[in-house]
Amino acid sequence: MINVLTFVSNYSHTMTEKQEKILGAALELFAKDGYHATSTSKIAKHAGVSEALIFRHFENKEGLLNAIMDVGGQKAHELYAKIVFTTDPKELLKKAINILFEVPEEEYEMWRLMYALKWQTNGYNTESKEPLMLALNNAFKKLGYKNPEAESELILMIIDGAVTSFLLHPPKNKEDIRKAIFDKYDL
Amino acid sequence: MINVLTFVSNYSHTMTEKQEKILGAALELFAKDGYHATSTSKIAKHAGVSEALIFRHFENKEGLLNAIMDVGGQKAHELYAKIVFTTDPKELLKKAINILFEVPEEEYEMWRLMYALKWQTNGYNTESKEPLMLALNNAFKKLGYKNPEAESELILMIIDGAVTSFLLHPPKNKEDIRKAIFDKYDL
DNA sequence: ATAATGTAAGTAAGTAATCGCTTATTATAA
DNA sequence: TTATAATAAGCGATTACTTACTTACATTAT
Repeated sequence: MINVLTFVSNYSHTMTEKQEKILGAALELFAKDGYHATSTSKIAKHAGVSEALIFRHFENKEGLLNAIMDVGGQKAHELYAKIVFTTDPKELLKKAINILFEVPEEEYEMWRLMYALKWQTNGYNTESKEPLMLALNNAFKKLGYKNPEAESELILMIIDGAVTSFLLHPPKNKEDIRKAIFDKYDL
Repeated sequence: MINVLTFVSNYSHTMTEKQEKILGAALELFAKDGYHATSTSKIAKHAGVSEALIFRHFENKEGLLNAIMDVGGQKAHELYAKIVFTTDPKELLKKAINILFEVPEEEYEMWRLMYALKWQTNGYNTESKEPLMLALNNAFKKLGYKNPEAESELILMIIDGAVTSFLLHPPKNKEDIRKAIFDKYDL
C-alpha cells in the first residue's frame, strides 16, 4: 500500500491525501483482481473513505481508471524520453533493453495493470511507443540491418514478452537472459 | 460466430447443439469484453437459449470459463506435442517459431481470451509449456549455447511477445519478422 | 479582529438496475 | 414411463452511482 502511494504521489502534487489513498487502493485492487471485478465500494473501504468521495473526485469508475492510466502513460513516456536521443546505435539498443531490467519492484503493480488492460480496452496505446520506434529504426539502419522496421518491431516484441514474463512469474536468472538478448544484437 | 462454433465443435464430440452454442457465445463475448464484463444473461441471449441452461450444463459461470480454457489448453498441448520429439535442434527451433506464424485467424478469439486471462488468474499455466521447455533446453545444449536454460526462456518470451503483438494489432510484415527471428538463431 | 460568506471536501443513506444463480414447471425423446 | 433437455419467473445480493446533508477552511466585509 505504501509503495503504491509513494509511486502515485510522485505524479500528483495537487492531490488531496484522500485522493491519493483512493488512487492507491484502486491501483492495488485493479492490478490484483482486474477492473471489472473490483467494485467502487471495495475501493472505498480499502482506502478508508466514503464511496461517494470517489465519484466526487473522479466522476465515475472509468474516470478513476483513466487517472491511473495517466500516471502509467506519463511514467512510460519519461522512460522512453530518457533514451531516444542517444546517438550511438548500439548504445541505444543497450539502453532500450536495459529499461525492462530496471523496473523497480514497487512499480510492478502499476505495470501489471497497464499490461492487463491492453487486453480489455480496445484502444491499444501504440502512440506512446512511437518515438522509441523511430529511434530504433534509425539505429538498426545505421547498423546495416537488412530490414530495420521489422527489427524495431521485433525488439519491442521481445521487450514486451520479457516484461510480461517478469511481471507474471519473475525468474531468478534475469542476468542470464539479459546476456542472451545482448548476444543476439552483438552488444 | 460460425468460426467459433466449428472451432469448439472439433473438441467437443459429446456436446449438445445448444451446449456448443453456449460455449461459442461465451468465447466470443469473454474475448471481446472480458470475463467479468460479460453476464450470463448476455451469453444466453447471444446463444439463443435460456439463461438457466448455462447453469444446467456448466454448473456456474466459472465452469463455463473452465470449459473454454480446457479447449484452449488441449489445443496448445496438441501444438507442442507435434514438435517436441524433433531430434534435429535447428529443426526444432524452426518449428517452435513457426507455430506462432501459423495460428489460423479463426482461432484468434480463443487465444486472445487465453492471453487476457493470464493476467486475471493467479495460477499461470506454466506446466503446459514444460515439455516444450525441456525440448528447447536440449536443442540449445546440442547447438553449444552457453546458457541453454536462459535461451529457452528467452525464445518462449519472444514467442509470447510476438503472439501478443499479432493478436492485438496484426502487422503486415509478418514474414519480415519471421526472417528477423530466424536470423538471430542462424536458421 | 471577527463575523459573514463561499467553496470545496467529505459522508450516510439511499436509488434503480443488474448480477449469478435457483426453483418450479413443461417439452422432448428413448 | 423415465430421464434428460429446456424454459419462465423470480431470488437475494451487489453493482455503479445519486441525493441531501454536514464539516473544514479560505476569502471578504464590517
